[in-house]
This record gives sequence, structure tokens and C-alpha cells, in this order.
Amino acid sequence: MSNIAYFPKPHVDQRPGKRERTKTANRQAILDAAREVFGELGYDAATVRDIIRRTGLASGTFYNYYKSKEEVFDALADDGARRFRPLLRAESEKAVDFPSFVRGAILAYFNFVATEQESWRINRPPGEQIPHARPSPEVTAVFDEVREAFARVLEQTHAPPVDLDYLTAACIAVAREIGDKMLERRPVDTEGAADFAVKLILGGLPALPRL
Amino acid sequence: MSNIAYFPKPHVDQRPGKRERTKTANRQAILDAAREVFGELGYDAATVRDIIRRTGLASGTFYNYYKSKEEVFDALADDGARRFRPLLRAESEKAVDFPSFVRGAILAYFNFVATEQESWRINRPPGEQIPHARPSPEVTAVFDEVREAFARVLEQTHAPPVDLDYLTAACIAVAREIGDKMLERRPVDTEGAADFAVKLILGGLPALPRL
DNA sequence: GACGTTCGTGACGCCCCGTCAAGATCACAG
DNA sequence: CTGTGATCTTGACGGGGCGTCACGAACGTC
Repeated sequence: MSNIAYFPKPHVDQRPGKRERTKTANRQAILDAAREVFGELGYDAATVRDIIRRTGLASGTFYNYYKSKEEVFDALADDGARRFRPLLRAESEKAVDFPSFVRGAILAYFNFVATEQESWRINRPPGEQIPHARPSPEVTAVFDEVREAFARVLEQTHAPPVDLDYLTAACIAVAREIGDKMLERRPVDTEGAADFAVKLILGGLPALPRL
Repeated sequence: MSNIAYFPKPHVDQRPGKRERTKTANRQAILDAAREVFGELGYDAATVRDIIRRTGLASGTFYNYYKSKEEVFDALADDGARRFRPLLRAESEKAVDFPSFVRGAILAYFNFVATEQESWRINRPPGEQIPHARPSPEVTAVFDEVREAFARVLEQTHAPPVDLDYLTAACIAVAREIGDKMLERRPVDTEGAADFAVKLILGGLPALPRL
């Protein structure tokens, strides 16, 4: 009976089992639905049931994946940070000196948010405030990456030691704020915004570009 | 019967009628209660009924004064801005040049928030994000005041024209962010924080104070 | 193919929200 | 002082979203 040509496929199927697959699919479906719903109704008006309805899943299923609307929102921010991180890292490696790093990083960020907004900040109700996501792991990682890049570059340029926490916080705040304002203008000018932010950070007010 | 010495007090009592007085008293009571409740439970966990319960008023009464929890929160921000505005204006008039204005304004802001936090950010749950109040009239007024001060000073110093919207947005973002970080440190050092923020704005990274 | 485990389901109870009709309080005129 | 209309307060009520849980179906494993 031994048939050497017959190998009952041993259970090392590359793809994970169906359980695992539907699990990640559901998680992703909820994330996508949340993106849409937040975009259409705004964060405040959106409910957990609005999100889960769009997936066709039952309401209880939502809670198998996320604890609340807040958590799924944080997961969206986390997702964004995860996709942005490699771009930031690339800039960090490509940069030859501090100014080029700052410029590259900020420009990368502005281009990133400009692209993102097209895809999901579609239909925001006016005046709606988007809550600051509480620092999720990936977001924290991005912050740390910026901080480390600052530390590295400031180290090797023999710059005087500065308050790194304040510095990173301030630079990120500037980038965020200018980024938001940039998105409100038509046409969206990432180059111009980056120019402004970079010169402010590197040279302060006297270095700002003339209009 | 005419008695010239007798004037039945005509109804021009200086104080407004009782109706008006209880109205402002209630409005203030709700505001105070909200401050306490937000401080103790955090913004998210707080409910309209938590707030109104502390005043002894009925639940329905809350809605005679504010439409929602969000609105009373905005009213608190508005209140803060209203009290800060004269301080900012004083700095604006006291300042002799641009650097002294920036420094005075930022220091005033840091001292203001440091005082405020003692009085109502008592017991905040960890990791809680305070929502950015949507720009209420007074808050907008503060922003405009900063913007106008910038415009005025940049005009008379014959500085090259810059993007005023970006500039004010960026400076306010820096002040806010550094202010938040400052409050997390012990002891709270408003002078040091102001030093950092001012030098970053005026001279950029190269001008930052050494540690 | 049978068994144990994991996950999807949707009805349920809970709590909070915003409203509203009824009563209380106030302003004002006679 | 008193009557009358206007204004405010009250708390009970219906509506709706939230998070849970017992049940059943689908899956992995042997």
C-alpha cells in the first residue's frame, strides 16, 4: 500500500487557518468602516453601531475586537503612524545634515497627511474638533523616532545640549498645526507649508520666507 | 395729601430683579460645578447629571442654560480666555519691541495656565485627553489679538511680510504644547519654559538655551 | 466523523440624554 | 396688596446607544 508518490499534505499550509483569516479580515473591516463613518458623520456623531452596521457583522462582534469607539479611533491613528514610520525612517537615513533631515521629515509628513485626507476626511461636519488620539504604541514610536533623530544629529554636530523633550514636542506641534492649516487651503501646498515650518524651526522668525 | 418728603421708592433698584440674579447665579453655579466635575472625573466620564447634581438643581434646569456637556465645556474655555485677555493686552501695551512682546505674552500665558491648573485640573485620570475646545468667541478673540499684535509689530519694524496665519498658528501651538509639557514637570518652571519657547520662536533651533 | 474550543449573534438591561407638561415663582399693573 | 400673565424650575418619561451574555454555529484537532 505504500505509495511513495503520495504525500498527504502535512498540515503546514502556509496560509493561517480560516479562523485566523476571518479574524484579521473582521478587524480590518471594522477599521475601514470606522474610517468611513468618522469621515461621514464626524467623530462625535458616530456610534459603535454605525460602524458595525456597515460591516454586516453583529453588534456584539465589535466588542470582540475593540473595547469602544475611542479604541477603534486610536487604532486608526496607530495604523496611520505605522504606515508613516518607514517614510520617516527613510528621510532620517537619507538626510546628510540636520536641516535636510528636518525638511525631509516635515515634507514627508505633509505629503502623507495630504494623501490621507483625500482618502478619509471626506465629509467632515464644520467646526468639528478631531480629538487628539491618545498616544498609541506606533504614535509613540514615531515621536521617539523624531526624538532620537534629533538627539543623534545634535550629538554629532557638537551642538550645545538642549531640552530634547521640549524640542521634539514643539517641533511636532508646529508640524501638526501647520499641517492642519495647510489642509484647509486650496490648493494644498505642501512645499510652501514645509518651507515655512522648516525655516521657523531652524532659524526662527527672522528666517521665515517672505510672502 | 401731597407730602413732598415722601417718595415711594420708584422701581429703579440698582440691582437687577431677583429673576435676573438667580439666573446668573445658576449659570455660574453650573459652570463651577462643571469645573469640579471635569477635574474629578475627567471630561469623558463626566455626565450632565453629575454636573447638575452638584448644584442641587433639577436635571431639566441644566438645559435652560447650556445645550450639552460640550457647550458648558466650551463656556469654561471661554471664561478662561476672557480672564486671560486683559493680561495679554497688558503685555501687548507694555512691550517695547517684538522680542519683549513675545516673551511677555508667553510668560503671561504660562503663569496663567499654571495658576489655573492648581484650581481645577485637580485629579485628572491618567492618559485622559482633554479635548481642544472649539474656538469660542473669547478664544477666537485671543487668537486674533495675537495675530494683530504680530501684524502691528512686524509692520513697524519693517520686517518682510510673512504668512501671518501660519505664524500665529505655529506660535500658539508651540506655546500650548510647551505649556502642557511644563505642567507635567515638578517643579513647574514657567521661566524656563518661556525661555525655551521664546528663543525657539525668535531664533529657531540655533538660539535655544543650553541645558 | 466526533469532540472541545473559539467566535459570531442579537436580545436584554442599564444608564444617560433631552423634552415637556405641570407647578412654582416673579414682575407688574391696577 | 392682589390678581394676572410671563418666566423659570421640576422630575418623570420616552428614546436610544452601550456593553454583556447565553446560545448556537463554525472551526481546529485527533
